[in-house]
Amino acid sequence: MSANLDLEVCVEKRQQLNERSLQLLKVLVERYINDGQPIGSRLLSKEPSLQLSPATIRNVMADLEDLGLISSPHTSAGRVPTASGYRLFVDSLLTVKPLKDNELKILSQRLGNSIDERSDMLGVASKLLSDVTQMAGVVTLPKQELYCLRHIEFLPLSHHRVLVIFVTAEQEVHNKIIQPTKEFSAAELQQAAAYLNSIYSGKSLAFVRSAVLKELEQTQQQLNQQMLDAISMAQLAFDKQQKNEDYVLSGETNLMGFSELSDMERLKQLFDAFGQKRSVIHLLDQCLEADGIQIFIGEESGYQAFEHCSLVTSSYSVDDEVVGVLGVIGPTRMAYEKIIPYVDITAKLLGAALNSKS
Amino acid sequence: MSANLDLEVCVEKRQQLNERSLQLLKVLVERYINDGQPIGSRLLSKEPSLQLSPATIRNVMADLEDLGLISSPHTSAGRVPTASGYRLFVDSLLTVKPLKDNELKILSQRLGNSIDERSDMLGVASKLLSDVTQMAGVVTLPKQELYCLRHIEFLPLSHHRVLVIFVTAEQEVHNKIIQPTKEFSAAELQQAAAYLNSIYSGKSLAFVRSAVLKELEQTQQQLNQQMLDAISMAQLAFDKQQKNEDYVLSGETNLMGFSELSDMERLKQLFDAFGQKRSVIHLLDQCLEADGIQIFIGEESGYQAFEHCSLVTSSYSVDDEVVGVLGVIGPTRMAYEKIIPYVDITAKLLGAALNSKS
DNA sequence: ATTAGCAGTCTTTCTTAGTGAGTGCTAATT
DNA sequence: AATTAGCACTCACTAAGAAAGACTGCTAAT
Repeated sequence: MSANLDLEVCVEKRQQLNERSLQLLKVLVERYINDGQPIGSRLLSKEPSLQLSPATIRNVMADLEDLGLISSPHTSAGRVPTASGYRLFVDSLLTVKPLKDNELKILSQRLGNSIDERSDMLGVASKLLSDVTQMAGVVTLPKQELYCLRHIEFLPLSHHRVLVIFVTAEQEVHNKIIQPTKEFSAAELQQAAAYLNSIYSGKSLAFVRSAVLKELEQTQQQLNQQMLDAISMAQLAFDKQQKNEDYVLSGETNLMGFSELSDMERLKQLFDAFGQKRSVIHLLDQCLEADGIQIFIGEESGYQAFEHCSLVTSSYSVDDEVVGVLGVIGPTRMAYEKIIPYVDITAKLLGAALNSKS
Repeated sequence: MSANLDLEVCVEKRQQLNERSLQLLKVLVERYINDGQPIGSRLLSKEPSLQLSPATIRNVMADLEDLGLISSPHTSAGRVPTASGYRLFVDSLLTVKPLKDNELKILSQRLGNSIDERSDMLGVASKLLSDVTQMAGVVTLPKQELYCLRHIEFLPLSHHRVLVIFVTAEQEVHNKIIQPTKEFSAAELQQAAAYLNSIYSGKSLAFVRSAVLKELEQTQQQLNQQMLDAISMAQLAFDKQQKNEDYVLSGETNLMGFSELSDMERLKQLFDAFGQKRSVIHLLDQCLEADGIQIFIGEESGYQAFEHCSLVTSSYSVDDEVVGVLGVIGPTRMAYEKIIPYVDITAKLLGAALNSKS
C-alpha cells in the first residue's frame, strides 16, 4: 500500500534539499553505519568531503531533522538516521561496492559444490548468505508450478483415502493424502496412475492442472470411465497446490550479536516471527513481484517484530521465470553497499545452479 | 560415563546427612526454585516445617556447603543449590505433584485432536510441552526400524542413480537416492520393486534389512538374476538407515525470558546448539535407553551450551517398544515437581495416540 | 546441641559532582 | 545572504562516597 506513496514522499524530500545537504546526509549515514554512534557536527566538520564548520553543519542538520530524515536520541547527542533517512540514502545516495574477485569466488565455489539435491542447495545458499554477511540468511522454496511432472503414483489407504506420490524432474518427491468420493481398488489406482504418467509426464505442474480442468469440462462423453477416474484423481492431487509457504532460514543467532536488537523482548518477538513464518512469508511474497533488489527498512515492513530490522532481498529465476526469493535480515544499521551485491550475486548464482541441474 | 559415579557420590552424601539437614536442603531448593533469590538463614528460620533458629540453620548450611550441595554467590548473600544439590533433591527429596484433572484433560484433548498425520502429532506434542511448561519442548522422531514396509518403488534417474521411494504402514513417505553399480532399465526396476513388495510388504524395516542380508549371503545360486538384482537394490535402499537424527523443537523463545539464561553469549551458544542438532541428539539418544523419566542437570549433560539448563525427558513407546524420546529444556532452576509429571504423562499419551493410529 | 548476639563483609542503591559531547541561538564576518 | 565563531545550556555518562540491607562466621551463653 505504502510503497508508492513512500517513494513519492522520498522524491519530494530529495528535491527540497540541495546537493550539499544530500552529501552531508550521505556521509552521516555512512559514518553511523560504521560506528554505530550518533554523529555530531564536530565529527562531520572534519570530514574532508564536506569542508564545513560545525555551525553550518548544525544548520543543515536542523533542516534534515525537520524533514524527518535524521533525529537525535536526546538533546545532547548527535544525529541518527531515521527509516526515511535510510530510505533516501539507499534509493539515491548509495554507491554500491562491487564484490572483490575472491569474495565472488567463495560464493560460486560454495554454491557449486553442493552437488546434492535441490533442497540442499537452498540450504547452502541460505547458510552462505548468513556466513558471508554475518546476519540471517533466508531463501524461499521455489514455486512448484514450474516443476515438471516425472512420475505419479497412487496408493490406497483405508477409508476412501489415497496417498498420492509424485516425483518432479527436479528429483524431489512430494506426497499428499486425498479423499476421492468414490472408493478405488489398488488395480484401478494403478491404471489411473499409468494413464496420467503416459500423457502428462514431462509437463509442468501448472500445465497439468489447467489441462486436467479443461478435460473435465470439455468432453466427458469422449472419455471412458477409467480415464475419467484418473482425471478426477489428478484434479484432487494437484488442486490448490499450496504455494511456497516455507523457507530456509540460517544464522538467526548472528542477530543476537547486534546491540540494537539485543533487547530481550524485541529479540523474542523477532524469533517468534521466524518460528511462525507467516509474517516472514508475507514479506517475502511481496518481493516475488518486484524483480531485482528489494529493500524493507525498519517499520516499512509493517510488522512490529521487524521494527529495527532491514530486509534486503532479490528474486531468483529459473528459465527466466521468477520462482523464489532470497535475502538477508539484519539490523537497520547494516552495510547496505556490501549486502546488496552479495544478495544480488547469490540470487543469480542460485538461479544458474538450479538451471544447470534440471 | 559419570551417571553411575554420580549416583554413588550422591548416595554417599545423602548418608552423611541427617534427616534435618535433608529437610533443610529440600526447603531451600524449593524456595529457591520459587523465588530465584539466594536463600538466607533468616528466611529459612521462618519456615514452619523447620523450627530452627537462624544460627542453627547457618551451621547446617555450612555443612551442606562443605559437601558441595549449595554455595553462595558472594559472602553476604544467601545460598543457592549447586548441580549436585539439585541432583540430590531430584533423586531423593522431591515430592512430585500429580497433575490436576483439568490439566490432564488439556493434555489429552490437544493430543487427541491432531487427527492428521503422524509427523504432525510430534509437532503437537512438542508444542504442547512448551506451552504447558513455558519452556522449550522437544520430541525426537520415532525409530524407523519398527515401521512396517507397505510399498516400495524405484525410479531411474540419470547416471546409475536410482530414486527409492518407500511408504510405511504409518503412511509416511521416505525417499533416498542410491547408486547401484550396474545400470538398470525402468522395466527391471519395476520388476525388482514388484518382487520386493510381494515378499516384504507388511514386514518391519528392521526385519527387511536383516532378511535381505541373509538372502544375499545364503543362497545365491537359488535366486535368479532378477531376484538377485532386487535384493541388492533393497540392500542399498535400507542400508545404514540413519537412526532418528532429527527432532521437533518448540518454544525455544520461551527460554529468552529466564534471567539465568538471558546473557546473550550463553543464549547464543544454546540456540546454536539447537540449530546444529548434533549435541542435542546425542543427549536425547542417551535417554532412549533409560526408560522412564531421565534428568540432566546443568553441567551433567557434558555440553557447555547446556551449562545452566536442565533437561527432563521420558522415552515413549509404541507396542511396548521404546521408539523415541520427548522432553523439556529449561533453566536448572525449574519446578521439577510439576515438569516431571507433565513430561511423563505426555510421553504416555503420545505413545497411546501413536498406537491407536497404526 | 542449640541459640543469641555481635562484628565484619559484601552487594545494592542513592546522591553528588564532575566531565564531555553536542545543540541552539545570536551576533559578527565574509 | 550565507557562513562562522562564540556562548550558554542540556543531557548522558562516570566515579566516588555514603548509607542501607542482607548475610555470614564466630564466640559465649543457655
